[in-house]
Amino acid sequence: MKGIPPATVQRLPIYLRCLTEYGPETISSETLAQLARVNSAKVRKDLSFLGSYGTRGVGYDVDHLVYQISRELGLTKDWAVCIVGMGNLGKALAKYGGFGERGFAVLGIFDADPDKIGKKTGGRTIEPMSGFEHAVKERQLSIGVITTPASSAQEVADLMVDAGITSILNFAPTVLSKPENVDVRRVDLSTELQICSFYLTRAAGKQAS
Amino acid sequence: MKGIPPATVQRLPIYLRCLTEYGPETISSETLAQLARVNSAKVRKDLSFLGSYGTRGVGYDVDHLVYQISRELGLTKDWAVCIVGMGNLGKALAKYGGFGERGFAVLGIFDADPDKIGKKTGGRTIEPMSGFEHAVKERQLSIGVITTPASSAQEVADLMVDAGITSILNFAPTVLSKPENVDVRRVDLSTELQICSFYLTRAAGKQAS
DNA sequence: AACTGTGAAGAGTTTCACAGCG
DNA sequence: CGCTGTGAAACTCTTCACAGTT
Repeated sequence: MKGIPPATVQRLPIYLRCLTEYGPETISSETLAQLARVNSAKVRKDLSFLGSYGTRGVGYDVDHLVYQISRELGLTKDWAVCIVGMGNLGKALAKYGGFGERGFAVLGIFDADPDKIGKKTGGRTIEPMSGFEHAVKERQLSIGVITTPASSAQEVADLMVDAGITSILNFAPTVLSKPENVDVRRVDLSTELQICSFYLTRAAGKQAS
Repeated sequence: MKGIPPATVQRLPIYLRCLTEYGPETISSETLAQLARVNSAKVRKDLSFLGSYGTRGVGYDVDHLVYQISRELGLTKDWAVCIVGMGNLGKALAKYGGFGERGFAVLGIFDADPDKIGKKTGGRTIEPMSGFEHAVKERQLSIGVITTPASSAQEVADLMVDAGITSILNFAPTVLSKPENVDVRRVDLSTELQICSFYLTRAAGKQAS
């Protein structure tokens, strides 16, 4: 219908965070740009995809903008999240109480290891994968977080897709196969470190030139 | 000197991973593309930035390509990493033994909380921030990982920059100010979840149309 | 006067399509 | 023949610059 560019979607959560931390009632694109560390034309163009919510000569009404961005991001409703893989990272995420900036509730934590099942983490009990599909349907889990080792990530992703989950956050260091209609976001520590390494090496080279 | 485009740098770690998991001695751009789930022309163009390491009619020698990509990413040397902020996530990362695909060693874990100092996590002792700058210099820590709450992330980033760190991985949900020459990579769970929410909402809308 | 909203230019990225090499 | 390497086209994203509104 509308079609907000992906690059803009990536920035909306940042604007939202800056706005909620900002005191005054109105804000100019220039000020918001400084908070988000981007160019002010970018802010104006990004916001223009949501509609014309600014006032020329004044700026944007902060509350109204917060509402519009939240609405566009689908944050007016709560989302149920499940986490599969209760290793160090999975447990850390499960305990990470205020899951991001609210609106997301962890309503299921799973692991394949029988030794872990029944143990508690972050106030929830670790469940076996056998009950996964049923839990997804019953609790309307819509976002799946994968924190398993790479070797089981694809298998878990397939289970998630079969259970009807269409949005996956993958922390396992592997590229997942998935149907067209499923959105997989990759959060990959080792990739990021390697990129750091690249730019470090590059920077070291610069000194010499 | 050369100038590999950022978009290509982002993909090199993925190619590297696919290649190290691949059996045969040579690989075609088409096969690598399938493993990395990208277009084969993209693979060829990406690899061409490293030099002409393919053989027409045959493909790329896997070992040679692994070496060339590793070299380009600066993975032929080891990097010392420090982690600041020993909350759930920081501890999880500290314990996460095989830090990514080797080449990275956690040689310092820090926290500002006196109660945490001296405790052990993942085989290392949590150190106070007072010794941070000295540790960075002595142990040549070159990559800083921030896993503090958002409220102290900027302060920690400033300390890192002052200590001479030029590469930062920021897990705190905030945008950091930094000098030109410092590379900050953001890994932001709440942002990713909000993007999931956006595409979930969008997908729900599609059913109706 | 101050600021938004946006056409248009510019930069970067992806993809196509094919010449050229092994 | 099969596959790489790459110009060129197509697309996306960023930035500029300014007309238009309050």
